[in-house]
Formats: sequence, C-alpha cells, structure tokens
Amino acid sequence: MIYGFKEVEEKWQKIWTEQKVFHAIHDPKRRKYYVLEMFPYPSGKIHMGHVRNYTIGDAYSRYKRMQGYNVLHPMGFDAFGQPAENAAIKNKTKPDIWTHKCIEWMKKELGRMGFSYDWEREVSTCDHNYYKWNQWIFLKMFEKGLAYKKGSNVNWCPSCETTLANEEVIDEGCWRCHTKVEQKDLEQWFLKITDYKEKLLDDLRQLKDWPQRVIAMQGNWIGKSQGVEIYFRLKESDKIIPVFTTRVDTIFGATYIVLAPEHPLVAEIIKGKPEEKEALKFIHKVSKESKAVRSSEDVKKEGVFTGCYCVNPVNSETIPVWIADYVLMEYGTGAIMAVPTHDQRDFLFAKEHNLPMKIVINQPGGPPGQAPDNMREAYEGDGVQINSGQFDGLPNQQAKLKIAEWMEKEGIGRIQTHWRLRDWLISRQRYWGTPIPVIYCSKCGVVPVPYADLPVKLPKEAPFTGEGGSPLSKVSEFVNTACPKCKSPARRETDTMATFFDSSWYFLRFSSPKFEAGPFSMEEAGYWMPVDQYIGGIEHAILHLLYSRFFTKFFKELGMVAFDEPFKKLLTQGMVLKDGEVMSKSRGNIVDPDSIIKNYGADTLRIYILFAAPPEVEMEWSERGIEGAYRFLNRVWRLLENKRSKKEPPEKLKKKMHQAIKEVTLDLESFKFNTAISEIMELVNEIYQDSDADITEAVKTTVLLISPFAPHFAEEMWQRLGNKDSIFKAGWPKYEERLLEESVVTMIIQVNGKLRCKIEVPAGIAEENLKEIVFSDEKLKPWIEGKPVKNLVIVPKKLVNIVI
RNA sequence: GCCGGGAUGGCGAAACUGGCAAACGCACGGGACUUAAAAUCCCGCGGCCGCAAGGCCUUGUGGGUUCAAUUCCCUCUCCCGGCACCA
Repeated sequence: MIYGFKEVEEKWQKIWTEQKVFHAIHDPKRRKYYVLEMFPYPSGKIHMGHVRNYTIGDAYSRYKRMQGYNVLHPMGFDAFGQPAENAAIKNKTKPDIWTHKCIEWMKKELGRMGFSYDWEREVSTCDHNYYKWNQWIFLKMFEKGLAYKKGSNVNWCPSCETTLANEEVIDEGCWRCHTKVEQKDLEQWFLKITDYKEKLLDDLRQLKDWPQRVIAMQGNWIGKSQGVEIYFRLKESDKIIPVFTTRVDTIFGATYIVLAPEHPLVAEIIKGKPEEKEALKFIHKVSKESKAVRSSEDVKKEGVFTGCYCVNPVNSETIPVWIADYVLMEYGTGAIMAVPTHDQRDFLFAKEHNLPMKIVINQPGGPPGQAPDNMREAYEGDGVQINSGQFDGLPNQQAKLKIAEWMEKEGIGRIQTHWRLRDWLISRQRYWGTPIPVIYCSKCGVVPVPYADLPVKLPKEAPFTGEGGSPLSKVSEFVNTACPKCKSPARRETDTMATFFDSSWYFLRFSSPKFEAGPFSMEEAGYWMPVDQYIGGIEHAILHLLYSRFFTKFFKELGMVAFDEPFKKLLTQGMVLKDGEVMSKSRGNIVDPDSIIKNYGADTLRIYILFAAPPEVEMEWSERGIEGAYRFLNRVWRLLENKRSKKEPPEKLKKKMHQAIKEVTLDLESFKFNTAISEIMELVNEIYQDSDADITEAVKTTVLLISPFAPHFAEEMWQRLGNKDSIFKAGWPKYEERLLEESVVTMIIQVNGKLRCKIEVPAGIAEENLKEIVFSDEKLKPWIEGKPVKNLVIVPKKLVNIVI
C-alpha cells in the first residue's frame, strides 16, 4: 500500500481552507502565541529557502496550536521593490499587474506546501491601505524631527539608479545587484535612527533568545567606541583642532597630528605657506581615489607637511601638523593625534617621513626605556606609563581614566563616545514604492501632506524606459499639485521610500490588518505583540532587524506600544545548498520545490527539510534524502495494514511511546526538528518489532507526533484510524513520567574510567548490594583481582567507576 | 587586528547538567520474499589486531583539571560570518 499523497494533500488543503482552521481570533482570555516568518518578496516562485523558512514556522505554529495556544500565524507580501519595475521594462507590463500576478502564484505555491496561515490577515505592502500608514508614520517622524532632508555624500548604485542606505552596501557593492557603489552629493531624506543608538545597543542585552552572532553583528554595526576628544591649539592662529582618541593614555607620546585631506581647516592653514602647492597637489590626488582604493590596507600611507605647528595641551610641546590619506573625514573629528610608538599606522607613517617618536608605555618584560630607534613595530599592548608627567608609574588602563578626568578638569579635553551608526537614508529614485508624502512650495518650502490627504497614491501609469531618472518625476499629474498651506502651485516629492521602511512594522499590522484609524489597533497589537517567535534568514541580521527595532522604539515613544523589542525569540535558518553552493539561477543549480511536491508530495519535502540538519545550520540538498523521507512516511502509512491483535502491547513499546512523546516535545521547544523526527523513527521501528501485539495506541501517538511536520499525512491517517475531527483539534499528547522510570537499569562498570562491562540491576538497588554484585562479577575479575581499590565512584542508575 | 560561530565515521548528523562516542537517516554489504526485478521486511556497517572471545585506538592540534572530558580551562591550526587605515 502506497500513500497517495496527491489526493490526500489536495483534500486536506481544501478542508483547512473551507473551515478556516487557522483563523486567529482576538481573545484576551486565551494565551496567545505569535509565530512569524519573514514575509517574502513576491517574485512569483517560491524557492527552497522559503520552503525551509516556512516549514520551520509552520511545524512550530501547528505544535503550539495543538498545545492549546491561540496562535497567530500570518503571511503577507513585501511587494514594493525594484524587480517589479525591471519586469515591467522587460515584459512591457505594469509593476502592479506583474506584482499581483506574482502574489497569486506564490499564494498557490504556499498553499500546496500546506502552510497553516491565516489568510484573512494577509497584507501586501503595495496596497494603498498599507502604504498609507507608511506615509502616516513618516509624517509622525517628520513632526518629531526624526525624518529630515539633507544634502550629503551618499551611496549610489549606478545599475539600480538609486541611492542606498549604508546598511545596503555590502563589500562596497549594492546588496541587490552587487554593482560597485559610487558616491554622489545629493539632497535626500533620512531617518534619525542615530537618536536611538544607545537604546538599540543597550536593549540587545534583553534579547536573550536571539542568536549570538546577530547580536554581535548589530553591536558591531552600531559601533560604540569610548574615548576622549582632545583640543590642540595651532601655534600661530589660536585655532583649535579637536582630535578623537580611544588611547588617551598615549597622549604624552603624540609627536605630530594629522588631518584628513578633506578637513575644513586644511585650506585655511596652508594658505600662503611654502608648502601650500605640494599640499594642494596631494589633496587633489587623494580626492580622485575611490573609497575602496583608499581604504585598502596594502596601500602605502602617504601625506604632506602643512607648514603648521600646534601645541600638545598636556605637555606644551610643539608638534607638526600633517595631512595624510590614512585619516578619514567620516570618522571621529577627521583629525588624529599620532603616537608612532603605540599605533602601528602612525609608526609606519613616522618611519616613512622621519617623524619623531617617544615611548610612553613600558612593555612588561621588555627592556626598560628601550629607544624608539630600535622599535620594529608599534607596541599596542598594556604596560606602565613613562614620560607621562604626573602619571608615570601608573598601569596604562588606570592612567586612561585618570588622564581623561584630569583633561576634563583642565579644559583641554572631553570624554566622548563615537558611534559608527549613521542615519538611515530612505529616499529611492524609483517608482514602485511608497511616495514620500511631502510637497515643495516656492513660498512655504517643505510642506508635509496633511494626514487627511493620505494616502498619496502612486499613479497607475508611469514611463518605464529604463533610461534613468525617477519615473515618477515624469508623471506631471502626480508632480504638479497645490501647496496644502497657501494653495499656490507646488511640486510633489518624486522619490519613494526604501522598501525596508515597509517591512519595519508589518508584524504590527498583522495584529489588525484592516484597522482604519491608525497603522494598527493598540488593543489588538497589545494582545498579540511582541512576536513570540520570529524566523528568517541571516541576511537580515542588520538591515531589517535593526530597522524594525528602531520603529518599535519609536512607537513606544508615541505611546502606541508598551514594549521595547518587537521579536522575543529569533531563529535564523541556514541556507539550502546544492553541491556546496547556494542555489541560484546563475549557477543553474536550483531545485524547484514544485517538482518535489509533484513527485513526492509536500509532506515528504517538509519531513526531509526538517530532518536533514538542525534548522540554523546550512543544509546540503540531497535527492537521496528526499527518498528516505518518502520511505519513512510510507513505512508509517503501512501501519494501517496491521491486523488488529488483542495481545497486550509489551512494556518496551509503551515505554518507547512515552519516551517519544517526551523527547519530541522537548526537541520542539528548542527547534530540534531533526532529532524530533529521529525519535519518531525510533518509535516506528519499535512498533514494527512488536507488530504482533495491539499497536493501536502507539500508532495513534506516532500520528499525533508527526502531525506538525507532515500535516496532510497525519490528518488522513487520523481519519482512517477512526477519528472524526481534525487531528489539530486532538491536543498534543502527554507522557507519563512514571512509565519512563525503569525498574531494571543497565549500569556501566568502569575500571580506571574504562568501560569493562555492563550489569543489569534493580533501579532502587542499595549501594551495598550493588558493590557486592560488582565485585563478584566474573568479567571484572581479570581487571581488579589482587589490586587495591583506591576509590569507588557510584553514579546512581548510571555507572560505577573502580579506581585501582 | 577586534568581535561572533564552528571542526565528531564514506556522507547529513546525535550525545540533556562532565558519565556507554557515533542515536536517527543516507550510502554500502548480506539475507528473506519473488521466475526475475522493484518495493518491502530482517541483519551488519568508525579504524586496527583476532577464527572467536576479546583487546587496542578514535570527537581539528598540543597540554591541563577530574575517578571520568566531544562536553570545562589554556595553547595552537584551519574554516565560516560581521566590523575595520574606526584613531
């Protein structure tokens, strides 16, 4: 008998849909559980990555439902974005038509996998009922000064023809198309995420159930570094040059200072100096170098002397001011103090340009008072201060604090913190996104669109030529409008929002997807949120997860939510590989989930993908593995053929059954689907061993345990076992600890830590009796006979270790 | 360089708080059933020595703690990821 997956899967999918089995109802009396998987971009086809992500979430949410939780498990589409525009250009269609078609396709494919979504809560970010609230949120941020426009040097992807946020630049390339990113000076809209940097960093500590690496990545990205800003006064003009350092303990060793070539003071201080010409030449040369070239490590550090001197405020020494390409304007103050003896970069530069050096930290164990001339590299480690005035003799870590405090008191420095995180650039010069709800009036300036006028709808038509420039700017009916304040002719903003804006709060919308008085109902969000379990790819470790945390903190400030963090637990699932590589069109190694569903059924695919590896590690695709999963389901299916025996099931089967319930339950709690399934396999193997007895209970249990993983299969078997109602109403099986207790236990007998034999004894055996049995054991004789026992370790019910 | 993660049979992996290393599956070998094949069911399956009983070795490297280490501590190597001329 072979399991007819096709009919079975279609049958149950139809029943689930008709009976709205997965519809979540707001009910504060019940305990809720919110399981969410990152919603997909509707490309039209689901890939194995989606299958893995959504199977994990589905299995877990079905399990939680069976445990009696009121489960929210919604799905939607991150539907704005560039591929729709590209498709429009390529296929001569419109982005919204293309997108909606893709959504339909994808819904069908998701349906075929048997995922238990509440489709009544579906949201699509390109729907104006959704993006209206993007605009509303933007206006709120604008009111609070968190959304602002400024001209600056921004990342530009020449292929996508749009600006990018810092977070979207990966290895100097565009996150979407990998094209090398260029720098451009443009006026753009930013969100002041930096206002939340401290909370974003500190609250990472709350996220106990997030993967370590995601926490680490966000921490790195936010990049807090504590140090001191020191004021150097120019010798001839009294102008102050602030520099930032994290090594204030080395300040007495500063023998020159260096400005970035772009530093605003440079032009002023070199003016009229004999060095001016050389300096200008150098600055010009550096300005032509790309960021990538300039920051590559093997490039020699170059620089020129400015002709100026300044004063080291701690010891009044006069030191020269240089310009060099290894100092970056974007970080710190764009100027550094150079301590060649204790910073490797400064060391190399000083050697190259014959600049003076002074040791101020004594290397422990090293020759005391070593001359800088003998140094081969800078000493960056800890040690004791020397040549540092009143701080001599202090360990440098202590000196760091003392010097900083002293400098603050003297007014020559200030303790300061620098951050890597920059404000979030959200303007995109693209059509298929949320219009930024702002109007430019020649009289009134930048005017936000009044709330009552939302949504600012995207025009249905726009010219998609692929020739660059924002398509919206070419739609005159859209662009030309009246100023909301003075009614005179005005222009609309034609940039749209980055799509990461859309996805920064969709999890809140799911709580009340049709709410009309705001982005979400505070009452319903208050019940469902935060997301209890979030599941998605590691590629969003910074981007989406950081932005969502930022939005949540903003909503909290507005009093719209009561929590700090949107996602309580996070699981980042591993990628699905084929032949050791990521599946991709360009590699031509894609396995289409649909073909697997056709040949083996969705349940086989689900079981396979959960069984092959733990969810968070990458897994290698294996056709053999699929066959194994298929074989396993059929093996379970054949249990239906079993002739009903009246023979009492043996003790070991009952025990295995309860053990399986226990293990599967524990494994599910910690997302160890692979071992959960292996435990069910063991149970099935045991049932086969005892198939001459009455196995009804054991089979029932097997089907219940397998139901979160292979839901159609389980429903069908459940029905054939004589049950009328859906298995998902049956409740999660319970185990009895009592039945798991062994009356006879196998104990391991070790001699000097080495396994020598095993004995079976009653579980509650007294130590004295145990010793007696052990020491009279024939097999042990050769090992212990005639040797004095030095120690005897007894671990009850487990082992005895005889030390001789 | 800093931060985070990892390394276990031919392969994917398992081992709870330190207590039988390799569960479960894949691949492979053998047997049963069959005219035959497929499917299925049963058995074997880390390495070395041995007819066997059994013994010795084995969780990237070297060391330590412990009666006992895949697990804890230190050293090193390699792999993956993030940040980085970041001052």
